Parts: sequence; C-alpha cells; structure tokens
Amino acid sequence: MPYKLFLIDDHKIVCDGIKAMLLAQTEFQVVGEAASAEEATKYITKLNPDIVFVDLKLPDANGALLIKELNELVPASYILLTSDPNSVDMERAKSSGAVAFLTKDMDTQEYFKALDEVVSGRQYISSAFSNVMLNDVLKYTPREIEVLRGFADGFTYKEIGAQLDMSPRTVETHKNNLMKKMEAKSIVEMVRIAIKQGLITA
Amino acid sequence: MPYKLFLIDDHKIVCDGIKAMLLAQTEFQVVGEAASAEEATKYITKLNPDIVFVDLKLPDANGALLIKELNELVPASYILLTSDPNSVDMERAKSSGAVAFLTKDMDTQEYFKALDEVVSGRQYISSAFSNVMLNDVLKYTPREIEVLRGFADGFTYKEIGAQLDMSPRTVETHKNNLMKKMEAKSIVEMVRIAIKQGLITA
DNA sequence: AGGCCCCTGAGGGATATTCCTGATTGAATG
DNA sequence: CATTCAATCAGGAATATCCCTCAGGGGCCT
Repeated sequence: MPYKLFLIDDHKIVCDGIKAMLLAQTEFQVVGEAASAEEATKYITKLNPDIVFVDLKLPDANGALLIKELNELVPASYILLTSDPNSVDMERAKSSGAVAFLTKDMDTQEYFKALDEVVSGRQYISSAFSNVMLNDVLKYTPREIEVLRGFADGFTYKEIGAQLDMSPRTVETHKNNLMKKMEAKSIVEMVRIAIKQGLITA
Repeated sequence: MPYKLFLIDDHKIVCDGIKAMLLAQTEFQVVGEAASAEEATKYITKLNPDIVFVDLKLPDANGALLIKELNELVPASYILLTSDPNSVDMERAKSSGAVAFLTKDMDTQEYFKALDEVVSGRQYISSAFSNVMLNDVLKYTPREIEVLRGFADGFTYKEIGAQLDMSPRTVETHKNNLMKKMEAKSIVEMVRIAIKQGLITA
C-alpha cells in the first residue's frame, strides 16, 4: 500500500509538479488536491491521507494555522511548503504538528529525501528554512508581537494600551524595545521590517 | 518545429509542473530552465527561445525588469508569471515588452489558451491580473510615490521635504492625498497598502 | 476661455510621538 | 541565591503629526 498524499496549494502548477515528480515511483500516491483551506477541511476526512503538503499562503487562510485544524481532524504527517520561509510561520506550523518544512526551490531529490525522513518518523527542514531560523530567531516576546500588530493596524499608543489592557507608556516601552531590536528608525519602518520577516502580512 | 520555451523560475517544482503539462503535446517544447536572472542572461542567447516564462520574484532580480534586458538580447514572446499580481510590475513588464500576464493559480487549460494567444501574436491577461488592474490603476502621481517611499523608509516630513526639495507642508499635502486615495487611516496603513499593491517592496 | 489636475505652500490648534531618564515585580535560569 | 529578562509604568520637555481650511501657478485638453 503506497502512502496517501494530499496536496493543499492554490497554485495548480505546483500540484502538477509534485504529481509529475511522483509518477516515477509507487511508494507515494497523490489521493487528492485542494486549492483552499475550505476545500481542504471538506475533503480531508474522506481522503484520510498519511502525508499532507500544505502551502503557507492560501487564499483563505494561513497554512501554518490551517495545519492545526486539520491535524485535529486527521492525524497525519503535515509538511509545510512555501517559497518564502519565515520563522514565525515555522514556529506556528511546528506547534501545530508539522514535521517538515520545505521550500519550493528544492530539487526533486530533496523532496524525496524529505518524504523518506517523514515516513521514517523524523523531521526534515530545508536549508532555506534553517537559514531563516538562524538569522531570525524568536527575537521578540509575545507582548512585543501584540504591540507590533497594534501599530501595524494603525492604532495609537492609547488605543493599543486599551486593547491590551496596559498603560500607553508600557506600549511605548515595548515599541522602543522592538525598534532597537529591528534597528528601525520609525514605527513605519518597524512595520515594514516585520512584514519582511513574516511577523505580519501586508 | 515546435516552439522553443525557456523557463525562468527559482521554484523548480513550478518548472516541473509546466514541463509535465507540456508532455502531452508536441507544439511546445521546453529547451531550457534558469533559476535566477544571472543564469537566464547567461543561457538565453544560446537557447534562442521563442517564448520565455519569467517569474516575477527571482532571487537576484525583479522579473518584470529582467524582461527588458532579456528582450534586448533575444526578441521573443515574454510571459510574466506570478502568484501575486500587482499593477506596478505589470506596467513595468508591459513596457519591457511582455505579451502575457499569468498567475500560478490558473489551470492547465488556461495555460494552453495563453500560449495559443501568444503564438498568434495576441496578448493574454489572466483574470487575476485584470482584476488587479481594475481596482488598482495608476492612481498615484510621481511626486506622491516619492513621498510615499520617504515615509516607508522611516523619514519625517522635514527629512522627506529636504530630500525632495519641498516644504514639509507640501509633503503633508501629498501624504494627505495619498491617504485619501488609499483610504488609509495612518501612515503605517498607507505603507502597508502600498506594499500589498506592489508600489514598494517590504 | 474655462475646467481639471498636479505641485506647491501655509495657519493654527489639538493630539501623538520621541527621547532622555528612571523604577518595581515576578518568573526562570544558572 | 544571584542574575537575567519580560513586563509593567512614569515625568517632562522637545518634536512631529494630524486636521481643518485655504490658495496660487502651470500645464493640458476641449
């Protein structure tokens, strides 16, 4: 019995590429595809896959967060796939139960290597992902991230303070710490760097 | 003689997908692949392709701008490919001589339709791209864009005024006009929208 | 000639942010 | 037990930004 693969990616051409790659062997078999989180949730229980590829950027959800939901429906080996790795989503996916982190610039052999590791019960992290993790470790505290999101959404110190139940001065302190870490010279630049690092989306 | 295709995309799985799609026919044949602008420039003259697929996001260049350089080396039908269309890069690619604008969520049939249009000397614009163009026409003036970049880089009214040789009050006016057009309620939100629209990069 | 848009600039008061500095608590770590 | 660090909060003065309005000059098109 081959391992059953389920592909979740809104780029059909990527699904096609993976299927083409798997044509030459019989160990893995694609049993289904989904182009959105909605479709994925709908079909996963019926398909009951062993391995699930999840694209990070889906039209209706964040892939890393989707893994958590899907894992509760069907416990399988979840593999996060993205062209643009970042540490935040990697952490999210990891705590959701993802076992491999792949980037789309990998070649066919590396995909097979990752699949082999996964079916052997091990993790696999592509080099692009591990580089990101090295440069961009979890430098930020939970509270800082919350404050950051407040600024990204255009709120003031006072508003953020009210939302997070803290003094505006504390908001200021968190913001100052963030800006030091990021070497940003304004809130705007801070948000831009955060987008680049995947902390928040544009 | 089949049409010669050259694929420029750093995601190997996408190239594989396109190649797999083309297996079933003989009209188009992939004669080469490149994973970067550097490789593309190196090989394109030898390959002398008829049609070139160019991914927008390459590790060492912007695909839309790369098309201009390649078109001077080898006049061919250039097709811009991206998962995340925006009007700025579309304009760039268009003035570089691109003849089709495709998104990676298209299905196989739409790829073939685009290829047919292109070899018949017509343009092809995928629906995702034309939607972007409708919502996001060139609404901004050159001066507004300059001011916008100043804010994105974290400068103050005064600094931007000095850089662009205008009064800080004029900077303010441009910013106010930008924010009205974008329906942004803060500079941060304005920059975020600009990133989403491809006016600036994160 | 009239209209439209871009670029330019401003007054003035309200509000927000910045930049120094300083501090206490509690939890985790060695 | 000492240290480190996240999280909390603040005074006070200097700047910056926001929000309202207003307005003239120049280019372009009809």
